[in-house]
Amino acid sequence: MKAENQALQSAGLRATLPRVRILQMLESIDEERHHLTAEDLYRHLHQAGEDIGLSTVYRVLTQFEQAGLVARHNFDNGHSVFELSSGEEHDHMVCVDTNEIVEFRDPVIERRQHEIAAAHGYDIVGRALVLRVRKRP
Amino acid sequence: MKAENQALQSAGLRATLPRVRILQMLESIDEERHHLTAEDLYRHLHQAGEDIGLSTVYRVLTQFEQAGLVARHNFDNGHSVFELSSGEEHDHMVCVDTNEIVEFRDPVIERRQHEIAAAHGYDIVGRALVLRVRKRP
DNA sequence: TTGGTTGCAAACAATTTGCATAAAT
DNA sequence: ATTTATGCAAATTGTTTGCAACCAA
Repeated sequence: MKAENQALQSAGLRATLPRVRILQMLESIDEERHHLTAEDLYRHLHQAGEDIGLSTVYRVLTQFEQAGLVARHNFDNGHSVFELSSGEEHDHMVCVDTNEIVEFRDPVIERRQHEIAAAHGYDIVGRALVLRVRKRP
Repeated sequence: MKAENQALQSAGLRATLPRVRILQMLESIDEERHHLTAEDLYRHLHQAGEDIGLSTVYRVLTQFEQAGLVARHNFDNGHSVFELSSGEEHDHMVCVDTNEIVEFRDPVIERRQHEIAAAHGYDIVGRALVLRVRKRP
């Protein structure tokens, strides 16, 4: 309980009950199925008896994103998914059949990205590599 | 003019006037500022005196996408951008300041992507690599 | 106390859909 | 003549916002 308060404080956010509950929920779920949509999270919270408004979930997620606590991804579909940001940047593979998500990192790709950006006179601010994949037969 | 009809026919689409006009517009604009939003296209068409409904633009773009004539991209923002698909797949760099878009291809990255997917038992169906960049000082 | 925060409902933006009309085969 | 496509307006979806009540500092 204190840990979350701490995290929120140092992010410059008041440790309100909704924020703490959302952070806890993200942590408790993050192990298995990360990448929750706002509505997913809202549903989980309600199943857990927490009566938090959907708009609050959105607001808090946005604040967490700005604070660097969570990362927001826009895959092909119309809606955003959120995950606790674990320090290390990574990319994603999304199975078109099962919607399964695999995370990965590859230093070779990352180095090339920087080289390419530099060759055009740019610095990389953020990146998003999403591979749409299908289980091979 | 016949060329567009041809392209539509072989895509299994009737060569209707709105479809032909949209295809022509995409071609005529594609040289400079590709990556149009549906509304962009709609506006361009109206400026050119074509009275085509926005919903038709959306419908036709979706059909073109399914036919492989155009590619749809979902960058971070909420809306989709479309571009004539030029056979060769490529990735994008988007300047966070100017919204400028640079396209690029890199064989090294592509090879690694396939290796990584394969290592997880997947085949790549599609990919989207977007680098958010900023002009270096 | 006091200013940030919440919940609700209404507002929004991007995109889709129902349906009567119009156009292509 | 039949079938598919269009335009318009209304519906949906995902997300944001205004505001009075509320809670943390």
